[in-house]
Amino acid sequence: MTEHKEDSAEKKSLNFIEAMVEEDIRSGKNHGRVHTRFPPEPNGYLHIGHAKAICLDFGIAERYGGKCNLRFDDTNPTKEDIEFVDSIKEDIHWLGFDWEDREYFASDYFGKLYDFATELIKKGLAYVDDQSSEVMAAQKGSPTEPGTHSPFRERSVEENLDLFKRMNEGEFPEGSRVLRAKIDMASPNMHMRDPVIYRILFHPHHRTGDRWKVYPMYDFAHGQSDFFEGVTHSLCTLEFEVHRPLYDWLVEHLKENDYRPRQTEFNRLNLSYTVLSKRVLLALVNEGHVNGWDDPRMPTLTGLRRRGYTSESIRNFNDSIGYTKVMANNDVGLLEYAVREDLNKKAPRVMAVLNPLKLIITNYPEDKTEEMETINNPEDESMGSRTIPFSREIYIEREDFMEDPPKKFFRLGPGREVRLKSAYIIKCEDYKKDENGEVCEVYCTYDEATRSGGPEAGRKVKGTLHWVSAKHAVEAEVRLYDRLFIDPEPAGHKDKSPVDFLNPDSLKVITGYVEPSLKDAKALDHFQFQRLGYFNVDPDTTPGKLVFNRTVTLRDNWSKRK
RNA sequence: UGACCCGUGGUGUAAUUGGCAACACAUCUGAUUUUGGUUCAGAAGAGUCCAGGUUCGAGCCCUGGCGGGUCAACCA
Repeated sequence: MTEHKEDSAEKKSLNFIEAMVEEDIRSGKNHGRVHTRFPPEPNGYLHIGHAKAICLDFGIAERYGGKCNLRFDDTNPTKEDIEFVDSIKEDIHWLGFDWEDREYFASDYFGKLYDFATELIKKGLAYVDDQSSEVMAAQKGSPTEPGTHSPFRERSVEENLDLFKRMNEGEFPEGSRVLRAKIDMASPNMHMRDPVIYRILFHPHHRTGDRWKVYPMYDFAHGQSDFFEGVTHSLCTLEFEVHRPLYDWLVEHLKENDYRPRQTEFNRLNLSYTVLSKRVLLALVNEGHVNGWDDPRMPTLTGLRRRGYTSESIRNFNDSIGYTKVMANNDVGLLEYAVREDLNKKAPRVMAVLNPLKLIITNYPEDKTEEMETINNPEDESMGSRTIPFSREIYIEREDFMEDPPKKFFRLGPGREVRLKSAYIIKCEDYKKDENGEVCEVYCTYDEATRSGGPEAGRKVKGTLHWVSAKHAVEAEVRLYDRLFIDPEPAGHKDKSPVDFLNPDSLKVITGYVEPSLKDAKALDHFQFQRLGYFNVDPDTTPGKLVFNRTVTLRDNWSKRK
């Protein structure tokens, strides 16, 4: 069985990146080395889209006996902060990946990058431009029209060298001058039209302080950093495809032998009912639509973790959606499937009633309490069993009783029988309504012989209900989360903002009753509230107050039918 | 009216040298079940964007269309 599974796993076809890597190994490119990197900018929290890249970068290295570096792409001090460095590292570790001692920063290479820029100037391949960004933009032309040369394009090497040095000495104000690569103002690729490679910035850098006054642009840092680190496969998302000629142009002028990194692009993650743009995520936090970056409704890794998603489920999800060059729209249902599949194996089953209705077993002794044995997880016997207290007064779910039930309703109603999970079969004899006409108490009788494990335990009844003993139950705050957006593509509307599609019911806070064994549950512990869904313990939990988050509901074929 | 990239069930992927279009999710049946969960068995759903061409044979190769995406930040 296991052997068969491994067989089919090995036969799993390769994605285009794996195929390329295998071909590179076969042909001996870069001496058969495989070295990748994950290059986040420390300007925000990682989200599930980053997880897709992390799984690829670290996964490829793992699979082919290579290494994967963590490199912070910190070339823009105005946007970056050390705060994010720590959260990014925590999230990668949580996902289960490790960069060992290979933690780098693009800012480590500022010196080398500066020297390389100087080399380009000496070769006549870079020049200082004194024009404003507006003027340069106008000269750049358009995708269909070639650009025109800057009047500063033919400055002498000496003047360029002098100017660039003085730019870095803080002699010129921000925005007054840039260094540009001299490539081709008529190139059909806009990125090759003398791209800016250095700009002046006086904002202190979170690592290098005020040592530098000029900072390299992304294009002038990324490929070179790959080169300095010996990266062989530089994997990034599709929108960088048009940058590749520039990446290659720079590497060509940097290479010393036949080693060279190669950029390959894959499709970015798009998830239905979700927004992954950093700008929008920031707005959600700043405008108070969510309670911070770790709000369980956020697609950030810290939010998903708090929501109860396991790292395994996120990795499995990434495995299942694959890596291609197609603009894909992934169904968030697949992510929900992944977490259910994982938690089904791992989460202990417990009793919790979220919308309580009191049920009194009229023929059960008033002062009696029985300890009912119940299994912790039917999917995994090694998780053992525990006992839960049973008594005359219990809570059941309000939805599990109907005064006038339809035929297909398997639960409780007048005269109907139902099993209380791990306890007895009971029969509804009567019920009481309050002044508003709402059912407030249900009266049942129980059949002692039907106790779980008892002589008539095998008797079949249609429904099985979960329950908690009223006097033993523990109160808990339960946060019922739902999708943050009601639209499948909240960012896909030209004239509307994603905020217009926020789900007003994405969070409902209620008080429920849970079985007493949950009193000592620890933050982030996962449980299945039987028949309701998967829940985990929120870190807001204090010794006196339990707080649970709903990770995801169980699959539900009953409510779909309605 | 540019360059580059991409078009396979509802969605996401697969089809290795050109050889019966496969898998997962979703959907729908049925069985099992002390969770309307899980598990198991099964069904329906594409003929591969279109039109040509090469070939005994094309999702795959060629040509031409059509559709979608990316690119004109001193962001990454």
